[in-house]
Amino acid sequence: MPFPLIIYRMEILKKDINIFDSLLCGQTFRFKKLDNNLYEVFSKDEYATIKDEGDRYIVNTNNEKYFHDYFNLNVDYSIILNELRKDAYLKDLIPTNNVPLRILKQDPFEMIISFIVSANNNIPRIKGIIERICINDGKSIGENKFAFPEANKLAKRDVKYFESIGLGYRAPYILKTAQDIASGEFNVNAILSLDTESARKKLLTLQGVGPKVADCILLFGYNRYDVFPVDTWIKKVYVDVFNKDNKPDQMRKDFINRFGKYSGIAQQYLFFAKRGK
DNA sequence: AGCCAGGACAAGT
DNA sequence: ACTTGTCATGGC
Repeated sequence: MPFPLIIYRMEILKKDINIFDSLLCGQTFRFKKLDNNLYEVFSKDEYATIKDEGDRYIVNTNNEKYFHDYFNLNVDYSIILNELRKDAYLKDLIPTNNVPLRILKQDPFEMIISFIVSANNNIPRIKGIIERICINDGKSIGENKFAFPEANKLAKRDVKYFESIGLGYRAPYILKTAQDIASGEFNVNAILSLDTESARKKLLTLQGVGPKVADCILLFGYNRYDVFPVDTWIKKVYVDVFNKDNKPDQMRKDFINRFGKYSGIAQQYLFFAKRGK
């Protein structure tokens, strides 16, 4: 058989995570709403459907372990959220007793490519581009379902190809970064052992990765919570929170100084509240 | 029609 | 080190 027949049925309680909002808050682009109470989600070369059943979700997948990890269920959010609720501005945004947004645990390479695509771009278009990347170069993981491609697959393409799928001026960035990673010149796994500041510096050497994209990669791909991606929405939030304008890097420092080691999680609540669904 | 999007880059101070 | 202009595409 081409595809595994064994499908696991996981139950995840809503008190532990708001899965739909966690998908919608801009950290992943590979999901689709199939129905009011049914979503599908892709990550790396894995696939799952998530159904809302009242007080819980039913997750169907052939890789239970992967998605338990993906939804980050082993991290205790009650401690984190209690800490963040002490902040006067955040306390109104964070539900008092349940349903946390969680930072998903995603694949570093997938995050690097995805957030280069995201630069100066809008979410619906980002989703379309990433879908085309997967359809054209990802291995088949089911009927009309495709994995996120390996670096060496993307490295064999050329700039013209990436332009043809809508990447615009980002086309050479994607190619160069895929090639650097495929050749081993940039080691994605070496980031794991670095402290956050060193990791950030290293990521900034990649073409198409600037301060904001590096922070997204660190937060969503490496689960470093002590970063704070500053995008156009967060710039608006800054004015609300601090009652003044500022430069992006100063905003980042001010936010981290305020929210501490869980800044990245605070950022998700702020981003989601400002941008909406 | 025109502004904007989960900004980065290179050239010029 | 910091500022500015430019970048391709399409969603709204």
